[in-house]
Amino acid sequence: MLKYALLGFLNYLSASGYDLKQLMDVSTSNFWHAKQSQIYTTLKKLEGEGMVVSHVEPQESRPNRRVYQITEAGQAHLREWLDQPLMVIEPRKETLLLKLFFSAQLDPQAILTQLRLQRNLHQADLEKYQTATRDVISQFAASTDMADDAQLWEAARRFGELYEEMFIRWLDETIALVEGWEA
Amino acid sequence: MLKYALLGFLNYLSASGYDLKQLMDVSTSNFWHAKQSQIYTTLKKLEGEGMVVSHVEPQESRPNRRVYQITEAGQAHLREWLDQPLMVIEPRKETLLLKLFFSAQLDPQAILTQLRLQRNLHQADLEKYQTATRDVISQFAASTDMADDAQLWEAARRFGELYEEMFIRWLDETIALVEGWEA
DNA sequence: GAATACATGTAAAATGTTACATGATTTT
DNA sequence: AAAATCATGTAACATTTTACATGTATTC
Repeated sequence: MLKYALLGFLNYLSASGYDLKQLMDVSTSNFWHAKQSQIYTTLKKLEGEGMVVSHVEPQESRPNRRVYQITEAGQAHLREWLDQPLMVIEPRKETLLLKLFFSAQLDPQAILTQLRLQRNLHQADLEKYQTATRDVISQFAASTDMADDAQLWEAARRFGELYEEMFIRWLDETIALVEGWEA
Repeated sequence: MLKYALLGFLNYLSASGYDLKQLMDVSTSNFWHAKQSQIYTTLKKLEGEGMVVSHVEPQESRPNRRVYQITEAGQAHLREWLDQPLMVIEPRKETLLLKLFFSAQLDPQAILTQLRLQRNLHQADLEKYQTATRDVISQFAASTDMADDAQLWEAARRFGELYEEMFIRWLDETIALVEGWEA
């Protein structure tokens, strides 16, 4: 799946593995992420499959950049994936839920500590979506004529916001439940 | 992480790999899942580490069952994991969002088809949490004295419900957005 | 002087998925 | 007669993470 993310970005612009990591961190990290090493290996694999081509750009006093460019085959491959509708719900993995599911034997205070810690983290994440991420997208929207793109990126940001609001609501409900056990 | 899920179940009862797969499918599938083959290999690995022991139960006219039992070391290992709070937010992967992010060049009708298809799937999932899953848990709660366990399982179910409500709300917002492009 | 950013990558390990294999019994 | 369930597992593959390796330039 990462390969489609990389092709998706390379369809807008040519970039190095390093650039692509930066791009993902500021844009898709809400719903897709990858480590630097996986990006490099996946790019190499994509080049072997003819989906991208690369050339080395020498730099003074910095390591050389290997810049990747999408090919026509790569564009067709991306397009095919985008056209084909997703017929399933992707199964989630939520470690916090797994822990909670088996935590009945724990001290209620220990459970509450964990839930409150997560609440802080999710609150910070929510605020990030509402401020920093929001600003990045609205600045982009104002500076280009890619109106449709910007609106879809805003929709993706909005997902992060709704998700965090939902998570915090669930944490508050669950914290209240466990607090009730102490009495 | 799967190993903790398996230890978590085996802490309640002894079970075969097959049993554990059934248990996960009806209880944790909302936030954790695994394939049969991975469960078998992980159980074997756990036995090698002394976390579980197994014995073969012969059956007539069915293949023998290999039943696993948690050891004291396994209980300690599980306990250690449960005690230690989760300090990060687990990064999500949502294929639908990734596709949408790169879909601006698509025909709006194609985007709408995909979003509406997903809406149907999420609606069905939501109803499952609100009826079938709900019933399983309330029956369990009524038939045992594990009140705390049942309440945490209900909290996990509730997460699934809230998640699907949120997802449907986001889909409705996004469908409305793309519908607006056609005019 | 230490840490971070820039920029690349390899190797090994862990995790997860798909396909294959077996064979009796029960349901459609 | 075909398909599904019960029950086990192996092998191959794909994906992802962690650790290692290098070296300059800038910022704290």
